[in-house]
Amino acid sequence: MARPTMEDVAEAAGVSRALVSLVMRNEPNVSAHRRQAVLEAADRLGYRPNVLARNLASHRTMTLGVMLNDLNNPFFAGALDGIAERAEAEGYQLMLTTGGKTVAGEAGALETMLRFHVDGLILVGARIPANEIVAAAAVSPTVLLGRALRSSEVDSVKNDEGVGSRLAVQHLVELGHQRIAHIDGGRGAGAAQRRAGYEKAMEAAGLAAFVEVVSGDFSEAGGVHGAATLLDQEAPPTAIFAANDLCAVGARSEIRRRGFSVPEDFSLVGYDNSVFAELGHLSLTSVSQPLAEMGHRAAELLFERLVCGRTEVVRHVVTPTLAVRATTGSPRGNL
Amino acid sequence: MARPTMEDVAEAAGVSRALVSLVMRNEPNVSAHRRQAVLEAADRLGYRPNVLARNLASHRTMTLGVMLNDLNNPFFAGALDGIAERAEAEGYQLMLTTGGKTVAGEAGALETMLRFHVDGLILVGARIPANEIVAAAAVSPTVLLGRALRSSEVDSVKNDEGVGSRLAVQHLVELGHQRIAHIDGGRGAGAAQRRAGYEKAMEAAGLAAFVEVVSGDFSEAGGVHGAATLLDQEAPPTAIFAANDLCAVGARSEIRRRGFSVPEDFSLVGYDNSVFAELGHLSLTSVSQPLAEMGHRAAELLFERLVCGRTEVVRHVVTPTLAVRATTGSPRGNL
DNA sequence: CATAACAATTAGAGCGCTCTAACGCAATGC
DNA sequence: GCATTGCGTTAGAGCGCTCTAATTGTTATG
Repeated sequence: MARPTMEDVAEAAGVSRALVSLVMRNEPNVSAHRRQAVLEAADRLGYRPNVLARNLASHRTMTLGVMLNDLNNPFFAGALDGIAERAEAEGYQLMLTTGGKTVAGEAGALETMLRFHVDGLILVGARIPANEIVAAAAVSPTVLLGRALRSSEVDSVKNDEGVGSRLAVQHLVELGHQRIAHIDGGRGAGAAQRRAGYEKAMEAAGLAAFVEVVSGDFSEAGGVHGAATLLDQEAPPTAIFAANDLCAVGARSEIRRRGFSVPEDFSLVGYDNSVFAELGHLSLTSVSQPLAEMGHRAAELLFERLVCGRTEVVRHVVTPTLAVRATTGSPRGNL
Repeated sequence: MARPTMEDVAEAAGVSRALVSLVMRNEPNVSAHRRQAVLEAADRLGYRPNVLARNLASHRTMTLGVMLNDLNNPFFAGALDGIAERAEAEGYQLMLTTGGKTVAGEAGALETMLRFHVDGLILVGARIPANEIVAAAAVSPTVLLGRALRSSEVDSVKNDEGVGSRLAVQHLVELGHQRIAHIDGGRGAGAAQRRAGYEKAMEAAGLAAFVEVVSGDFSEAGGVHGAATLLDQEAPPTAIFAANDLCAVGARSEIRRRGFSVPEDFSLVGYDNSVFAELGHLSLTSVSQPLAEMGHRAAELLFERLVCGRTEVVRHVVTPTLAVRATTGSPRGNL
């Protein structure tokens, strides 16, 4: 288990350690035959550069720290794909940590990454307090994904929740709906803005009188509960805009449990266009965030600071689209 | 951005660097007042230990490398929870990498972790060739999760696919099914064993004549295709056992598309008991692997080698159970 | 032919930490 | 009184690498 070091390779190749270092870093000014000799020796010995030592000496880790607050949420996996692609192109590694859905867990994960002296930080859907984020950003370039800090100097990438909500509402309005209710996402990231966007869009459509919000959260149970509340009413809505896909799935279950069908009796729109929405027989109409692109942009923002030395704050807002599927249709008139 | 070092803390606290080191490592033989002085100085300066330097000097990283081959598959997220819990209890960090669903990506991820000199490796659902796994295991203690290497000396934790398949078949047999077909998982991890288990269970139930396997894979599309093949037959099966949940979801879509219903016309069983299976309105009967426990065990095996110095190989097999939900019922007699 | 210019190579000083060995100093024993 | 013990502390040598500056060898230039 004693791993060969650069010194060993140098000796085996009959050159100095510095020359081996040059070869390993792919520096240009090395003669072809020496380069080959070094590579051969390294291969023969099974040499593997020690990233720790390299980083200690070079003050860079070539690693980005990515914190995901919930691995089970497809939102994060999608964003990660974009980040990974961009990072790989720049030759950076990723170190992933997860907050385990708790704020304390997130703080711990953040601390871990800072101790590893990662070159930059991408916090996806982070729920920790703003001051902790600012503190981290003061030490290491940081980009927030799916959240923004308006009061502080931290880069961010998020989608325009207002537009997303408007797309959902407009789509339903165009289909002829008026009684469009919203099951909100409680304290989830972006939930408040989705709700505000819904209310604004309803007003813009002249439907202020039909605004109706029931409380839920970003889970299936939240959707079940929200739908139950709505269906218990004397004059239930004809369409439901749920805070996210999981919530919509819950709402659909409840609708079906009561013997109604979608979209004949109720139209249903979700948010996130996650893997759930796409599942063939669910086929949920959903607001789609360009996750991969967002991840891409987040990594890009980091590199702008790391490589180009940008210092001014950038708050990037992307525009969601609507993926129309099988859960929306014209209202039946009345129930 | 110039981070304070241990030297700075030592100076600020009026002690030697070695003493600061002792305090940071929570070593016992330090007087209370000095310890406090050091902690205060560290806090005041915003000192954060440099894990890189620590690891270089101590030859340990206190970090486990975990490779997941697909973040989108809930199977992995579940296993990770178990790993994370155990690792945290031992004071170890996790470094996650993802193979991006490709073998080449897995190899790259593995190499990355080895260069970081992680203390141990857990490969979840790895698809890379056995010799590369053996090579990694020779350098760093390694545990395979969801796969086993019978020919080589590598620890592993996996579920008994044979039992899983048998549970599925027996359940269907008890409901009265005879024509039970299997949509297999192609080259996915464990697919071959699930298939073999299915065949064996069918024979054991005296249904050897009804054994029928159509090719699919661990995806929705595979399920759609497999179900289409089965339903096109003159005498279609009355029950379908799919290689995994996603595959089952695809099969269900196809069944529904053709105007049949589940479980009235066809019973359907999945595998993995993933988040898809639980979704209220899907409610898929599925073979359930104790994911968290498996992750737990995997981490445990690593610590046994790391801490206790175990050297003999352990191949741990856990027993799956069947989560019976709404997609299985008695056959209708005939179609 | 001496000299400048350049490419290829290397010596050596760290990077921030851990860890061994040794040190000072009090309490203890004879 | 002097050796013994043990705790609290520290000096100093690395860990495996990068990077600057110096050195060597080679070719073009006046």
